[in-house]
Amino acid sequence: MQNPESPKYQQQKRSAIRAAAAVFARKGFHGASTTDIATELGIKQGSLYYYFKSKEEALAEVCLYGIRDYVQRMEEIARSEQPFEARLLATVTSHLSSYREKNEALKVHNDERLYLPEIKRIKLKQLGSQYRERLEGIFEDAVASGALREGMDCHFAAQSVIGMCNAWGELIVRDPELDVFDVIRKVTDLLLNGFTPASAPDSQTS
Amino acid sequence: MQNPESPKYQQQKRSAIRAAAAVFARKGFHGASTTDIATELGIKQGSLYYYFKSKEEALAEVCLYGIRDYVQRMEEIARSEQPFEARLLATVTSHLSSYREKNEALKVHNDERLYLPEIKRIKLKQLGSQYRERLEGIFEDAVASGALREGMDCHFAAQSVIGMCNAWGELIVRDPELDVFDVIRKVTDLLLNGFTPASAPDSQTS
DNA sequence: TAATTTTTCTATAAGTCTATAGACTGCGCG
DNA sequence: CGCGCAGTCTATAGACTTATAGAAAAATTA
Repeated sequence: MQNPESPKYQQQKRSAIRAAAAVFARKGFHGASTTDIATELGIKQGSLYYYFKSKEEALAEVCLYGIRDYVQRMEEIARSEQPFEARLLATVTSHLSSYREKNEALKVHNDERLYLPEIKRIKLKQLGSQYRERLEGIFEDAVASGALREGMDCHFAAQSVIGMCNAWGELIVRDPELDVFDVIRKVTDLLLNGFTPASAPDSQTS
Repeated sequence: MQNPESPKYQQQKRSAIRAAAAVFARKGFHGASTTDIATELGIKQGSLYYYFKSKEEALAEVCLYGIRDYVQRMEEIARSEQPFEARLLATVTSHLSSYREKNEALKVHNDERLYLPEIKRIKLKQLGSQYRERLEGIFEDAVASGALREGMDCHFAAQSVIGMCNAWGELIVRDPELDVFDVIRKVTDLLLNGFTPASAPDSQTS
């Protein structure tokens, strides 16, 4: 009867992943005990091993859960035929929404994935690289189409977008009051135009 | 004989803080054992308690060590009478140089300070706020002097600078090959002008 | 209801970790 | 020379952790 590994199981497993994500986000991988996770889920410590072979495996699953959709969405953005500004906005929106929307798992991926042994990190590395490469591609397209200046460092640009989004993502996770859409708008504007008033007719420094 | 708490002690204590910083940076606070730190320092586990009352205190000292000078330098930048661009460049330079220059302690401060109990975090909070406020002040000055557009969100701006610098800081710590000054230049340029080719005849920063 | 399977529980082995206590070593100094 | 102290060592108590085994409970099926 475990052919489709019962939907009930799948559902509870999902809850287990979310519980683990919440606890890892709060206490870090090493700071969290399996008792913490089990309690969060409402079961006893030993029972957790019905869902995870080990604590480490739980971390691996949380990380994967945290970036899967997120990479998926980037794939779609990269495929879409939109002008550069729209794609950048979509990227920032997708990235920051992930933090509010569904889970603390993305934070866990960012902060704790390095504690996984190399072998369990391969898949995550692939996904992360895929994300970065697609984003770099967006910048390269923009250079090709003349939307961005020739000779710009697309690798640097992509890393900067990711870094900025993750920085704000952490703040979003930590402060539930923050207006995510306001942040999205401002971050995108900053990345596009910088602090200095690009359009203003009289730009006098000091 | 321990009136000035011997220079020998001070020196070794400093080494202990650096050793702890290195280990915490690599394994995280909870993932690092006192044995790890002692070994890094070249002594035995129990001996570490000659320098730290507890592992937690070690973390507190590492964090403090990590941001003290850094806040100090921001203080100087804020006091200096320079145009906005120069102050921003100085800020980014100071921030990113800290990561390469002397220590992994700044990374530890960023990533692990939340594991300190509230009471041991007060001083750090103060320093962090001081840093952010000075940086905000720089933006406010720039708005007042007309260098930046009226009505800009200075709090957002300061957080963004900090977030961007910390994101690149992590990369700098992780990859010793990175050319820090190149990163400094590009980050500053991005913050000032954004990705889009500013308004006017543009100098080429390759 | 009885049989079977899934899920959770209890108990515990085996190990790790922090922090402390007390002994040892080497150096400076009277 | 030998006292005292700074700094390090060894050994260990006590707490906490992960993971496993087997019993118990709950759900499902016949």
